[in-house]
Amino acid sequence: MKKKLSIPTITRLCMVFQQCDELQIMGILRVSSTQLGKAIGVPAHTIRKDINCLGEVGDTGSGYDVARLKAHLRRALGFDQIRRACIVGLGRLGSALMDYEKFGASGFSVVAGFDSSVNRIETMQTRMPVYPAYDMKEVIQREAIELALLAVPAPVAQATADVLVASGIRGIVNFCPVVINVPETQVQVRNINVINEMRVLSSLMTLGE
Amino acid sequence: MKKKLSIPTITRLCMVFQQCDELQIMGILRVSSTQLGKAIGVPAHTIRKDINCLGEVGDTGSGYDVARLKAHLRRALGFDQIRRACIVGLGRLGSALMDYEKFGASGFSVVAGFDSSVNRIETMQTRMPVYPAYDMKEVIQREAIELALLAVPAPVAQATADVLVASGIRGIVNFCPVVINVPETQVQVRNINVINEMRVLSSLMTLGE
DNA sequence: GCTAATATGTGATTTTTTTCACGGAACAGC
DNA sequence: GCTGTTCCGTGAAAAAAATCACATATTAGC
Repeated sequence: MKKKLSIPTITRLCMVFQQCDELQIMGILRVSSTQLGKAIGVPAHTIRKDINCLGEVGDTGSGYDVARLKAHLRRALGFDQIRRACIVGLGRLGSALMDYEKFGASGFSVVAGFDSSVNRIETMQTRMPVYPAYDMKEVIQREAIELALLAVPAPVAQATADVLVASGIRGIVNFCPVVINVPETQVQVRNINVINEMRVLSSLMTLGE
Repeated sequence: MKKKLSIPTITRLCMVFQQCDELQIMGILRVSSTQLGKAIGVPAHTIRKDINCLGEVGDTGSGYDVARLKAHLRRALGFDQIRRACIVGLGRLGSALMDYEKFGASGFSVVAGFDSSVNRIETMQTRMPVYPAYDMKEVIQREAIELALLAVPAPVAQATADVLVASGIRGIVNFCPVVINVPETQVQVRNINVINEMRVLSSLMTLGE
């Protein structure tokens, strides 16, 4: 029975997809909801409910065929096509992201970096092309980039996001510790806020739960 | 009326705390739930419900006194004391984290870095002391470190987490794209998984919502 | 001092999400 | 081929979270 996917469900299904990848690499052909649940840290029935949103994929009594599950997830989550991405802001974090090797194996192709400092761009040694910020719109459109990793200083986050939106970007992973406003219907945003995660963690530590 | 704080509520309150900081720096003395909501991207009534978990803090008709709100949050969330933290794994990401300046202003004191490569440690130029991995337990206990940012390669994440737990750490921000198992009652974990966020984003982009 | 606009606090309601419980199916060991 | 175990799919129940609606209070303008 197919249903609309909620964000918590999508999040977990993405983790399941990752697991399928790893299981395949290990040569494992079948997997149960219990095993999947253990691997991604949620109960088995949650996994089953999530997977069932895609329709019947498993075999009653004998678990899931890894390849088949992965294929279903790929289609349902839209991982068929490779997404072209860019990194905006090449400070410490942006540079670290540029050197991250896992993007390719995960279905992403990071094809450009941008920074407002021409000096920095000229002295950088990188495998991928880097451009000055004022070329952002042109490069994004020419290279058909759909997705941006935003790692600029917080004060210029909104202005930079505006340029990204104007360039036709469709998704932003926002590493800046501020909320950015974008037209919700056109552009999706995911926020990663390290300091806030640390604060939440700290609170959980004191509240003891 | 004081209530138990749920994790979504804690997350938002941490953002509100951050906002209070910024408002204070800007010299703003009062703020409304509407303004706070806009700044952190949630509706005003959500903010009010969240803040009310701390008891009555605002003034009916005239909003919140920034200083008072901040003081309440500080107490409720346990931000009175500075948390001592360490960074485990000094690859690209770990190094980037080491250079991040905002920890201090946010109530964290990052006092150590660890890496398994003695060679890397010796050649690193850092302001904070870095140690080989085999000294981890001793240093964590000596320095009374409560919190770890875990940025080691995924295959050694669990083993490293085990050492952290054995060292008496109380919270872990896990940057590795795997789920780590820890004794839940003693140690809190927050996961930051960049690839998974990108995948979720990609799914939202295709699902168009 | 009156009015309109703007505030908070909160019980009630609705929606969302998670958890439970169980029917029916496959499998392994003997 | 029988038996005990494991497993999926799913409607129903429960729990959690978000939203609404409104009583009540303050402020600003005039």
